[in-house]
Amino acid sequence: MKSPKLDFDTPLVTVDIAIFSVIEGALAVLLVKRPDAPEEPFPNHWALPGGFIDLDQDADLLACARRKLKEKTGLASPYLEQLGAWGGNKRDPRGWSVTQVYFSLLSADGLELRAGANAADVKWARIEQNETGVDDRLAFDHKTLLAAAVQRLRGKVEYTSLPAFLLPEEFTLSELQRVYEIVLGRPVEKSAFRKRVGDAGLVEKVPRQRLSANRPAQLYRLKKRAAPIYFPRTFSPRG
Amino acid sequence: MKSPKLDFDTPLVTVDIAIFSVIEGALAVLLVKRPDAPEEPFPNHWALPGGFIDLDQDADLLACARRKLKEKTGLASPYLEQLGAWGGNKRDPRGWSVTQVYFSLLSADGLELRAGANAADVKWARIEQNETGVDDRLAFDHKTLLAAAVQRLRGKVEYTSLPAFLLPEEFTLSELQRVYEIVLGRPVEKSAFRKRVGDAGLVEKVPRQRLSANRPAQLYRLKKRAAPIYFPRTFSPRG
DNA sequence: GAAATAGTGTCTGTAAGACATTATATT
DNA sequence: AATATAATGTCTTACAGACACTATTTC
Repeated sequence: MKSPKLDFDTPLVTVDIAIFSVIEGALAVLLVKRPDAPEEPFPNHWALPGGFIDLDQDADLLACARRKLKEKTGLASPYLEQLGAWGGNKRDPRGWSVTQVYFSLLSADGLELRAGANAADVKWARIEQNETGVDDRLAFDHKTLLAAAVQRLRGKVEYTSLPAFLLPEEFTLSELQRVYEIVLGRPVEKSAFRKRVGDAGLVEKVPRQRLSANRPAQLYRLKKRAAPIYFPRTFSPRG
Repeated sequence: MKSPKLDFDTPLVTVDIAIFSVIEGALAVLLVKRPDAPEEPFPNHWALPGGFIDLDQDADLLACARRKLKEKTGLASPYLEQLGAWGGNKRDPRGWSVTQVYFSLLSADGLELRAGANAADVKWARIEQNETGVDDRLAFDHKTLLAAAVQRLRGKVEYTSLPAFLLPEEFTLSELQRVYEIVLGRPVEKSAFRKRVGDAGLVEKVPRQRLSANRPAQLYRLKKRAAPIYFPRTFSPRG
């Protein structure tokens, strides 16, 4: 990896994505299985989806992350945010490497996972409420990357509208509250929750209701699908 | 930059740092002048200090940032935080490049700036209260990087103890309040400020006073120099 | 004692937590 | 009518903002 012009080595550069959703009432992250080939690092280990930047195809880092996201989920524009970078001489046996980590939130409703060219398998792995990781042993330093992503998500949930991106386009306030509770790992008081969501101007009614064996619930959607909303205070309960 | 093992190109990788301090009552950022040599990109332009990773010398990204910080300021451990990464095929005329941007806060008291090997000159550039940048035209996309760093700093000041890292080790509460006002660009109410700082357990008294032509002020220092403190609410004034 | 800044106290407004109450559908 | 969940109302608590007031030094 020596540069002919610059006469010094540059590290390997990858982009990895922590893709979160809510599956069967729990927070889950998308994992891909690394190839079986013995010349590959961490063969057969589960890992966050990602890989090298394609200097011809990717105009910038975000485009690279979007491409990888689309390869795995088929979705073009779920919520996508840069988390941070991890780089050093120890994290990849092939040498000094840097990975740009993104995290994405999406609704798994009707989603078909796709195995990529370099991934034999794909799955959703559950993240328990008091944990920051999954049961599987992950490749590289992906345990660290995932823990950072989970912490960022849990932290921002306290004061932003991020969990709304884990739901399909239309949802009831009870469903939204439930997602907050799943991500936070603790119950949220209904009245306070609704006041907050209402005051923040986060959602708007759609002229439909969710029917069930009891009183039907009003359906809502996000006013702006693009940007998260910041609340003036956190959800922190009384000490 | 083709990898012999992996058979594809990797981008150039740099680390840049936005080093902030308070100089003459205003927020300021440290800039270095790029070399005069015509083969260099942006000759003679001011830029954020930074440069390529030294794969032999730097164990990881943070170590690389610390090395560059020490080269310019002589300081070993001021506040240093990862801001984000910018990468693409347009930002450097030499090709696809990624820069890892850090930001640092330090007290300029008694600091001697040092010109680095690749920088003919060093200076503090003032950032006006309603601006996110400096008067000089900066090299590469450093205007964008600097604006992001300033916004992150201003944003976090609303709910963290970050400005304390812009002061020398011992300071009075009035001095601390003044730094908050400089970074926020608006006055802060004294009583509320002191209650907040007190409740957060941010500082502790040292047995000394700052003497002047009036009532002397109690000197304080941070309880923990390492980590910033998060306040439960922001400083936002009433709307 | 005048000046100047340090430091404290009190009142108010806003938003969240706790908890009770009302509303509206199905079976 | 019973049941289940949706939606709202009221009371309390915590903390920030506004502003007045007291304290302690130098000149």
